[in-house]
Amino acid sequence: MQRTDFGGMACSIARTADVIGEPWSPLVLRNVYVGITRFDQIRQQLGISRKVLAERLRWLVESDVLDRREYAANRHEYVLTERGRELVDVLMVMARWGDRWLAGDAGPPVLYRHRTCGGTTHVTLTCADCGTPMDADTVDVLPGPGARPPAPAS
Amino acid sequence: MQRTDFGGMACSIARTADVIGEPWSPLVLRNVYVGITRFDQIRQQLGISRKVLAERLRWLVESDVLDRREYAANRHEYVLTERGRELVDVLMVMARWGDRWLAGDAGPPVLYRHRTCGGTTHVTLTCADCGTPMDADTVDVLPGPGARPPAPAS
DNA sequence: CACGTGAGTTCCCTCAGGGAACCTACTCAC
DNA sequence: GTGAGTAGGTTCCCTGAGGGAACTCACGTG
Repeated sequence: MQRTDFGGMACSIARTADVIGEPWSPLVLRNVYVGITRFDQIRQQLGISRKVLAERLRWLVESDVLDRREYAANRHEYVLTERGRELVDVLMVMARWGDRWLAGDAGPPVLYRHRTCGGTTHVTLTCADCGTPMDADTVDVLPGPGARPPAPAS
Repeated sequence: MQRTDFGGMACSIARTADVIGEPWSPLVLRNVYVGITRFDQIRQQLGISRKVLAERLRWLVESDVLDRREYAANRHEYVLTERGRELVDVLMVMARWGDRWLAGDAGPPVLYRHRTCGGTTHVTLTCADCGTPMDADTVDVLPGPGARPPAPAS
């Protein structure tokens, strides 16, 4: 393969980027999440080429992020797996950043209503332990148990 | 340009992907965040080619995510801007997902200590309004004010 | 049965990524 | 002051991934 393989790096960011780091992948996931689940629907909404879309979908299914279901004879749709639903977290944080820094005067193209409280709001990152905000400024990075590459040069 | 331009889409995820969607960009940011800030340091740690690294850094500086500083005569380092520090949120959520689904038996390669509480923990997404968890299952997506493309087909 | 539609596959072409070599400024040891 | 070393790139070529259009195939339908 030409593209450097990130999957083998001892870095969870690299491994995640290996799954959704391709330029189109987050957008494909976004579409599936909002209910645009069929091949030609996705293709038209994104303006992606058929070839690349087929490759991306194959890869996302292989990565167990999407599931390919036959909803009628030879008609397929893609749905998020559990892994996929959790990847939406990444999308929501990306959306938040884009809203904040790139939306311009027009305002955010999409709003998020939190069903729990009913508010039109956005996500923030908090600590799973103490519940207070957790971001670049309040985190220290330390080596973990999997710090050595799990797959040695075969 | 060959690669489709995401920056003009009326979608904050696409716009964010336009900035950090290139495969290497999240890893470059990660490195800068953890203190690997100089050209050859980054290059060696990632195994990225000089050409591509130079392109990525130029783009990230242009996007106001990194700042290029001369720390000595003709010696440069890259530091995160405010935008860049907020992008670390995206990285932390990516890392969390990778830790959860791709780390395998070796465990997470990196641990995150929350300075506020001292715990080795991870991020969760909560609603900025009500503070309760906010994820794919508790959010509705609605069209926002910037729903029409801000840049019409020139 | 001709036609449309969903879901791709195949083909060609161009451009972006990888790799190595090259270049320029500056520093330091000698 | 000069040769080696280091930082921070640029240039070159080559391959392969993305874009686009054309083709396929199976099904459904008037």
